[in-house]
Amino acid sequence: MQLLKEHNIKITPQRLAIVHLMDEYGHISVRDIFEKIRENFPSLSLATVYKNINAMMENNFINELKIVGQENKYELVKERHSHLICKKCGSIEDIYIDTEGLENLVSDTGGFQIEESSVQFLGTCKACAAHSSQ
Amino acid sequence: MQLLKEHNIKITPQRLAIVHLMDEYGHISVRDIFEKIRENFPSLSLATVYKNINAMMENNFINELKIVGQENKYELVKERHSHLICKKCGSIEDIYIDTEGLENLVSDTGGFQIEESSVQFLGTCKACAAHSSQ
DNA sequence: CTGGGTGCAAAGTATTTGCATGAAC
DNA sequence: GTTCATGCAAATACTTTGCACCCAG
Repeated sequence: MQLLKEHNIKITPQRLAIVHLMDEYGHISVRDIFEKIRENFPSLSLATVYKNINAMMENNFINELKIVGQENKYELVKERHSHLICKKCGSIEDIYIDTEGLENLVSDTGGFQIEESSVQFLGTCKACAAHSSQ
Repeated sequence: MQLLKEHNIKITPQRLAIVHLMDEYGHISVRDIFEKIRENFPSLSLATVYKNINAMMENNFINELKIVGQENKYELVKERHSHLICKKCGSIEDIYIDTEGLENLVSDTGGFQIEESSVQFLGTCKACAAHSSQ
């Protein structure tokens, strides 16, 4: 709520619901946002979800996460981090590792000026690894 | 052509054209593949492009690249590499840097088993930086 | 010859847009 | 009261599917 104000976004129940879901789930798709909010708020329209997500992205308030084999996910903007994505269960986990070394490597090489980076690790999460080794 | 055979994909003019375009452009979208091939081969259908791209992905012959703010792009599978993506002109450049250090960092942390990683750097390419500083 | 590929049209899914109404400030 | 958000329906974009026909091996 405070967050929305700070980003000059008018507060509506729909928007609060979206933000709360993102906070709760960390990473969530448009479809899931729509369905979950609808449970308690049946008048919500899909168009509203799309419009708000786009508005929030323009205000740099949320990020879009594109992941191979999954729907786009959205997350609240926070400190820089990378993602661990489980190919078995689809879970997405934030991980805070230092990617500066890599970025310096790139800067040293060519004339490319890095502004941001997207680092995703695909593999098997702890829980799925535990299951399959049984 | 040799490549297609090795991946057990039947050779057709449509497929050869797709592979040649990927080789020429490095990273290309479905729409661009369709339009460029159509110039010399007007009977090509979009459905064929989609079917072939899906078949080639299943055969691990090409990769899908999802990039924020761009259509999906496809590239021939080759050695592991990362991508430099220019936010100004949209260009995509391959870069060969060692990401093993990062992966080890992750492995040491939790129980996540990495199989592959996707590293994208977003920023300004050499050419665009040169323009804007004039 | 035979299986798989192609092109077309239709269906399915995802996303955007216009507009009248309604809510936020 | 004004501005902007919402919900609906329609439009657009993207992707897949079924099927008759055709070509590569």
